[in-house]
Amino acid sequence: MNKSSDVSVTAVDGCALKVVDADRVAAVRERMPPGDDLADTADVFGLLSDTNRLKLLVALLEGELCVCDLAAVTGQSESAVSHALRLLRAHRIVAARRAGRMAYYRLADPHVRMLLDLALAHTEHTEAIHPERAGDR
Amino acid sequence: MNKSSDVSVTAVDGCALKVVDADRVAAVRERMPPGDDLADTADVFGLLSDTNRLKLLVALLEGELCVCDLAAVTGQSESAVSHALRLLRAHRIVAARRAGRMAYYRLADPHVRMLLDLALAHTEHTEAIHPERAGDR
DNA sequence: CTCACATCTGAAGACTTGTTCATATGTCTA
DNA sequence: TAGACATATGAACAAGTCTTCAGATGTGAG
Repeated sequence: MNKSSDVSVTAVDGCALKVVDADRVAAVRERMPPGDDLADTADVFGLLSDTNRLKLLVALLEGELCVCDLAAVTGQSESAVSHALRLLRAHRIVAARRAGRMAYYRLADPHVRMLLDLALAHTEHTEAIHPERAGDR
Repeated sequence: MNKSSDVSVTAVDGCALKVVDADRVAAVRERMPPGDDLADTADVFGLLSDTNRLKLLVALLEGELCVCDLAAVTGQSESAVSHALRLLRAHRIVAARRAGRMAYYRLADPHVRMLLDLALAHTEHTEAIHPERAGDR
C-alpha cells in the first residue's frame, strides 16, 4: 500500500488526477452513493434552503393549514405562498386537500419531517454558535 | 373560539391579512422559531444543497482528506474544491489541518454529520420514490 | 347567471450562486 | 535561492432562483 508521502497519478474514470492516498480515494469512491441519489438529496436540501419555504414547512409540522393562514403565519403574500407550495407539492413534500374553494396543505414526507425536527432541535440549542462568516486559518 | 367557517381579518404584526382559523394561526406563530434561527437553518440546508459540496461532505464522513484527493474522489477541479471548502469552512462545517503544503479537511460540525447520515440513510432506502417533478391533481 | 372569493399560474426583472481562468501565496527540495 | 508543487483567491460570466404583478381558474352564494 502506498500510504503517506508518495504522490501517484491515477486515471480511474477517464480524467487523470494526482492523488496522495490512492487506496483511501478508491475506498471512499466505492462507498460514495450513486450520483442520482446525491442529486436527489441535494434537491431536498435545496427545497429546505429558502427561509420562506422553511417557515411554511415548520408551520405545517403541527398540522394542516390553508393557504391564506399559511400566508398569515409566515408573513408572505398569498401568491408567494402558492408558488412555494407548488414547488413543494411537485416534489411530494407537501400534499393538498381541497375543501370547496380552500386548499389545506400538510407535510407529506416523513423523511423531510425528520430532517426538520433534527435541524430545529439543534438550532434551538446552538444559538449563536454559527457566527456566520468567519474564515479561519 | 371562532373555529371553522368564519373568516376574520387580523392585524397581528402590522400587515393585515385574512385568516380562517385565527386561533391556530396565533398558536403556530407562537411556536415558530425566531427569524434568525430559521435563516441560519436555511443557510445550512443551502450549503448541503449543491451536489458537489454534498459529495465533498459525504467523502469526509469517513475521515479527513486532502484537497487533491477530494478533487479525485468527487471528480471536480481542485479550484472548484477549494472554493467549495472555503465556503464550508467559513460556516464552520469543515475544518482544515495543515501539514506542510497539504491541507487536510475534516467534517467539523456534528449537527451537519447527523443531517447527512439521516439524509443518506433515507435516499438509499427510498430509491425512486422521489420521481422528481410530478405536480398532482 | 353573476359576483365575490380562494387559489393558481405565467412572465419578467432583480438578485444570487457556481464555475472557470488566471494568478497569488506559501512550502518543500535541490 | 530557484523552481516545482499544493492550495487559495479574485474577477467575470453563465445559469439558476425568488418575487412580484397581472390575470386565469374554479367554487360557492344569492
